[in-house]
Amino acid sequence: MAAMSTTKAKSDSISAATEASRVPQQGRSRASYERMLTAAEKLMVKRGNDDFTLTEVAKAGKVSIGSIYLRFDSKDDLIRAVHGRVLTQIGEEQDAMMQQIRQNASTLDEFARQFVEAYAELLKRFSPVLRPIMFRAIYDQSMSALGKNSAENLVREAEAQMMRFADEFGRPDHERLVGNVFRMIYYTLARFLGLGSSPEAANQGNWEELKEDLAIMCPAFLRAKG
Amino acid sequence: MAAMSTTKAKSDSISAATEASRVPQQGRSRASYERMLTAAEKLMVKRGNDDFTLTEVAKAGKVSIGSIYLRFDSKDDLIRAVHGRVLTQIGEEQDAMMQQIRQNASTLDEFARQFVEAYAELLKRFSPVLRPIMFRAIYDQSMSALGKNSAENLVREAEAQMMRFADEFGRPDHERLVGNVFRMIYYTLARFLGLGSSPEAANQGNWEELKEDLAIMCPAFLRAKG
Amino acid sequence: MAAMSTTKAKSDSISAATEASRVPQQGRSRASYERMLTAAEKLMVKRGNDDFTLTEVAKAGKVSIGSIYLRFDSKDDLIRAVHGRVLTQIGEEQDAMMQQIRQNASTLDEFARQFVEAYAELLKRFSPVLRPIMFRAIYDQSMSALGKNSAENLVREAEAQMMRFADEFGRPDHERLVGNVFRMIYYTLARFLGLGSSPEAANQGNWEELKEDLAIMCPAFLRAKG
Amino acid sequence: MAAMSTTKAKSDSISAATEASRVPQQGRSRASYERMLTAAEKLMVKRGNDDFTLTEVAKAGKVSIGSIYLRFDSKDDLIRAVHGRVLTQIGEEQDAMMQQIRQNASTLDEFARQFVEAYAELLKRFSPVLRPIMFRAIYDQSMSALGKNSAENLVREAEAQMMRFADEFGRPDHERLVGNVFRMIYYTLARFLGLGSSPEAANQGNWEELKEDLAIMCPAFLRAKG
DNA sequence: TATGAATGAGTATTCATTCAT
DNA sequence: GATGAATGAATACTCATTCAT
Repeated sequence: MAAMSTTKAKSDSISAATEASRVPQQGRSRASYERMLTAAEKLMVKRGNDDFTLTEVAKAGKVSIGSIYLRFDSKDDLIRAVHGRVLTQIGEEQDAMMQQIRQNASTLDEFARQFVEAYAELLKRFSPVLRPIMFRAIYDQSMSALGKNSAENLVREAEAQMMRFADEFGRPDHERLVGNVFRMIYYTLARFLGLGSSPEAANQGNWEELKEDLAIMCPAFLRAKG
Repeated sequence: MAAMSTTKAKSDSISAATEASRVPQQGRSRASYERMLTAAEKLMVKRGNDDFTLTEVAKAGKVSIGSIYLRFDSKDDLIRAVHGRVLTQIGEEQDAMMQQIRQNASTLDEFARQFVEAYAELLKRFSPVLRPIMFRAIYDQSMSALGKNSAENLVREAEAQMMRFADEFGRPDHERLVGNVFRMIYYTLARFLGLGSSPEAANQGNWEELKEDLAIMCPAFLRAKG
Repeated sequence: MAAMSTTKAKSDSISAATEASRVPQQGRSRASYERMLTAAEKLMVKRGNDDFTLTEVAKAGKVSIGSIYLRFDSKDDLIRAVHGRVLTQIGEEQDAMMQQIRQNASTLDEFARQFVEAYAELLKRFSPVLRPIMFRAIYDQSMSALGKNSAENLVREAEAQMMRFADEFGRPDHERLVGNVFRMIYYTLARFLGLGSSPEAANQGNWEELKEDLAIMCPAFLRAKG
Repeated sequence: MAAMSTTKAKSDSISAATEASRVPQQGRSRASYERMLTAAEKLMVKRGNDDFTLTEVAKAGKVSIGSIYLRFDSKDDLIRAVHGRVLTQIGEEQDAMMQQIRQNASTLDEFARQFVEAYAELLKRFSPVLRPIMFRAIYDQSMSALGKNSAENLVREAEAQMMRFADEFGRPDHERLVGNVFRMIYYTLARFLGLGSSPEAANQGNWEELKEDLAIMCPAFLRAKG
């Protein structure tokens, strides 16, 4: 009935995780290293949480348990490494996504629509992997605490984009406005997708309508006089 | 490293939980029953999840392990009973809250401000207990699946309140609008408070400002022409 | 996975059991005493062994656990009392049976046929109750160790009956012959009925044929010259 | 006070048991595997049933509890493996025994005498181990249900031997005759040795005389005209 | 006498981590 | 480096027995 790990969850972060794991550069070693991560990730997705055994990882990844401990100090470290890898991947996609949007959106409404749509689908696509990660709440944490984390980049970039239309905003303290509207969008989408909750809890209501409404809410809020 | 229970989480509900526990009516028995629940609840709050042992509950509640099993069929049942007790309490407060608001708010903006403020504070107040509950995702589930659950009442009541101002809405399909705006508010608040995430993840940004902005977002969204 | 009791099986006997239980003579008390025994007996038969809880006995017999401990020093004592009651009943039927046979059988072959048939059916009739008793092996023990036990009477009586035809015996040491032939009959029947074994193990082969063959074996053996 | 296992005794068989255990082939591993089985067997013999704890096995076998679970899926599996090992050993001895007898016995009387003597002593020798096995009733079950089981071989072989003298039989349906006489012999011996009963119950009467009488009974019964 | 709530020692099983090879 | 067998602490759950009322 452990919620996190049996070992008390140390205040972990991506960087710590990265340091903890000894990433081999060599070909063969590298390959088995990847197999561990992939096996662990698959198990996480399948289970929806961290509830897998290292024996399972070893078997699925065709690695020995000893090998795992050669790369990672603990099961926690392995999990963190998986998180890191996933988040990096998401970060890259987010970057590409924002670049797309930057070029295509010339009005606040257009930006909102495109951003919500693209981000929503990105989150949805990653939701199976994100769920177990959120379950462990690393994402949020890294999202703000880690400057190097690309999730942070998204926030900055999205906010920067919105700032282009700052003259349309209905109230002062623009930083706050974009910060909060981003939260509203992200939190609503994340929650809807059941990230951090059990799968069953997710998807109540209509996904397409929700996206549409968030896209409408965004400029409406930013322009609101208060 | 179990995320939920070792036993597959049966489709549980508050009512089931209540039935599963054998609540004694007598004084002495009743007292020890309460001590169990309270001890378990405290442990849940302290840990932020279900990760406590029955031995801990027994010790903290000054009850024997056997006594726990006299009232509950399993650890899961105990947890569900705790959830039930908390949710009942929350439900009552929510009802009282909505009654207050119904009487005081005469405009959409007033309603939004009062509702967001009151609901936000209510969630915040209960957030330490709600976190472990959300972790188990019962809340969300019951929120929609159980008609008798008062969480459901809140949604209905809040939506009904907003409907009073439906003529101000900027778009048709009012049901959808109020449903989604409620989601935006609830999800944003819940996420902000770290419900369903680890405690550390919570409280990023400015709480007071977030509440204010949600109160502004609500009518702005509802009135938006799209 | 306890085979006997959790408490090491003391060398128990019917008499000990009888002493251990405090049989009330009064009406009301007596009634609840009987209910205990009956409930326990039913559970034993249903389970095929001693694997029932006192709570079950209490519930089934509409007695309180405390009441049970008022009559018996332990669960073991209760079990022994049940055994005693059953064995007494069997003993009475055995006596009646032997009396019947004594009057009807005038030849060794007739005696053998009648005795085997009657005894076999008696054992079969009681086999559901005897199984859990045999499982605990009190029967055998009492059968030889306790003079007052009526099971012992059966042996004596059966042997006495056979002795009437001692002049037909093929070998000397008649005591031994009748003792052993009785064993062969009883052991074979008991085993066949699965007494002391699991129910599944029983009834392999043909019951009617077995009885017939035992009836033939008996005089054949006694008359055999060796 | 469980008579068998707490878990309902699944319809187990020797082969299933063998499959369930993961027998290591390597030296060191093999050694600890043997220690487990031997420790468990000793405890079974000492207790007369399955009522031992895995902690006891671990301590006695100088193995860790985890190691046991590395080889066996459950305590039940361990028990079955012990049974399997014993029954295999018995089977081999039985085969050798029958081979001996086949060569030496040229008359029905000779066969009976030799068979009873040899089989009785074999059962006696194994009685301490057989008792707990019988207690679980696997023996009997496998004896008929499992063709591959060597216990079955014994029955077939013994019956085949007796069939050699079928022309001396006093009645038709020779299959039935040899089947039943085998039962009489086996059941009587088994019961005498207290197999399936408690140790205390055993050995009432004179072992040597019983063997002798069974040896006489056998041909007498087979030749009996009925 | 009678009750039945309370007790807590006892047991099978899991799994992260270690370490001999 | 690599392996995977071995370890044992930890944990949910049972049930005979006690004892306050």
